[in-house]
Amino acid sequence: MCGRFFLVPDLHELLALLDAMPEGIDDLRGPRWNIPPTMPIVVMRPGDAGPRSLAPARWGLVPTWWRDPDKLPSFHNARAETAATKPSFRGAVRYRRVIIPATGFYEWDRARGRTPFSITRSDGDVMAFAGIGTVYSKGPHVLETAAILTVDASPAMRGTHDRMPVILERDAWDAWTDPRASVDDAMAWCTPKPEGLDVVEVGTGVNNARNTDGRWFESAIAPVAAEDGP
DNA sequence: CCAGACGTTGTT
DNA sequence: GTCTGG
DNA sequence: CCAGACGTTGTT
DNA sequence: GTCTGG
Repeated sequence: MCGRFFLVPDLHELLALLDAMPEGIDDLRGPRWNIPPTMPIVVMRPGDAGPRSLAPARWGLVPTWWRDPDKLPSFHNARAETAATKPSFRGAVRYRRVIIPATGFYEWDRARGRTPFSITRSDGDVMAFAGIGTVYSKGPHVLETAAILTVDASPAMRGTHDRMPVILERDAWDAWTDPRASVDDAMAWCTPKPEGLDVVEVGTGVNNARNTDGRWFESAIAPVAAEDGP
């Protein structure tokens, strides 16, 4: 679940939407219609710039003990039910809970030949995935990394998939990323968003991560608009 | 003790 | 089938 | 997540 | 690094 997402706003817009400050980013072009694992993303968490610092990261958590910096793993999801006890994730759960902003994410119906769907918030607000992160440091290179937590899908989403990312409401953002919160409390906040999501079929152009222009939304937003001749 | 794994998704 | 690249 | 490669020799 | 399996 949640192996591809999109983020429309540029840095300036995103900082305003999140009420955040930049840390180590001076440019983020939007829109980014097709973000796959291992690619650069941004995470929000307490930092040098304030309680909601927005920093660059790699999507695909790298455990701090990982040996080979030339072959990094891609742990792009972590199960919320078990992350707190897994050797690869528990340090991140305890010390580095982050928020990954998105406009929405994609899912595929494999029973229909990998038909893609987009999932967005019905209220149009920015989507805040609950994530966990590490700072992977090997030699001269320092890399912030992150994974998105998943839970069983809400009944409303079960027709789309059996798992879904944890989506935090705005009033939970700061509590989630506060390292003083207990792990028990934090994991109790990992519940499926029960409603308020729009699922829309989009074009198969999204399937190939090299396609980044978002044209697959044309058919979704304005379907069958081609018959308007004079 | 040392060696080896350490993760998710989906599909069969 | 499995790994890499996007 | 999906798409696409998956190999060697030698030469440029 | 830390846990599990042998």
